[in-house]
Amino acid sequence: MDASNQTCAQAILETVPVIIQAIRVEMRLERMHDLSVPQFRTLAYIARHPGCSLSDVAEFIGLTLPSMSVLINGLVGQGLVLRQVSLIDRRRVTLTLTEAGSEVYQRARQGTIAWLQRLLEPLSEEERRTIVQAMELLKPIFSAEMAHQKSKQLVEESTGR
Amino acid sequence: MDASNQTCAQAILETVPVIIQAIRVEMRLERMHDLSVPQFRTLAYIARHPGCSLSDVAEFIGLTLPSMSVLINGLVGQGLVLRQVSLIDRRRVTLTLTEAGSEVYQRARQGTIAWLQRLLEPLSEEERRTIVQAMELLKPIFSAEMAHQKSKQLVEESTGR
DNA sequence: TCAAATAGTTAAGCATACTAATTATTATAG
DNA sequence: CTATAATAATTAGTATGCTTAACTATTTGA
Repeated sequence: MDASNQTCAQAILETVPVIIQAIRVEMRLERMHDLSVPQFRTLAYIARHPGCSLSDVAEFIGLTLPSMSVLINGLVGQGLVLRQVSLIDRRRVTLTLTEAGSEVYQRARQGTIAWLQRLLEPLSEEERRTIVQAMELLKPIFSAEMAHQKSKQLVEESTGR
Repeated sequence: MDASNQTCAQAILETVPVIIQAIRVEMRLERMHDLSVPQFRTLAYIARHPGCSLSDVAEFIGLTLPSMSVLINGLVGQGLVLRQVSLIDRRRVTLTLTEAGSEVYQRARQGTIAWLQRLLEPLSEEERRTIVQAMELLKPIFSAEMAHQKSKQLVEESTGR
């Protein structure tokens, strides 16, 4: 009996797109210091993994290498990210946030979190706990799935699509 | 004391983009009968609100009217949606799914839900319940916020940005 | 040492979503 | 009962984001 499993899938499919759309519009309305959602997520990743390579970020964010290369170009152009050739392996690139990048990221993050906090205010302590628990359950599942999807793509490529 | 409020906001901001990215990639990988996420959501809305107008869908999905008009063009071109001039108000348009549209939507929906169900399989009954509860809490909050964001946009326009 | 693999870039094209301007219809003020 | 304003949708033009394909530079390893 997994009616609950189907219910759960439906709930996610109906809710998550609504949330992400609201986040996107919010970020655009507030201009978010001229960051798009992928740019924001990229800064977040680099902040937590300083010295990471382009492929690392691309895999995490779910973009192709060329897309990520261009995205990073933009951030470097705005002086938010430092792109340096790795000393160990000169094919690689190491990415770090500049001072400005760190500030812009923190401000964007604080702003978005403040907006979310305002939305969540009407909820009870317990309801918020439920949400946190749900997020903690879902995050690893979908992170793992993204990695899985990536390997699937590679297989398709090697077998001539 | 609302430490839990901040934790909740953070959890959402970290998790939701991961989920939506995985959904997007999944839909693209499976080609989903050539539907994008917004196209899918549009079909879903029309399925539930047959005879709705362009503005209705646009507001729900969070797109501008022109964008929605173009999106609908695509769906009409694929023979999935019927666009008819309203008999009551000839400025308006009424949207309904064609037989084909209904089928494609159902197949895409089933496919995505099946994929989600597979991902959620390892969870316990109770964990799933937590997720369903969280989604039910979040959906109305963000739906309402989208409406609010829209009125905000209109105000900005009327006050010359 | 030379071929294969890896990391990243550049280029070209398509899709998506925006703003601004336009058309067609309906509502309303004088 | 016009004439003007408001509404619903479309068209045109632009910007951006992301993709695939082709290419460069470096490293691995047979």
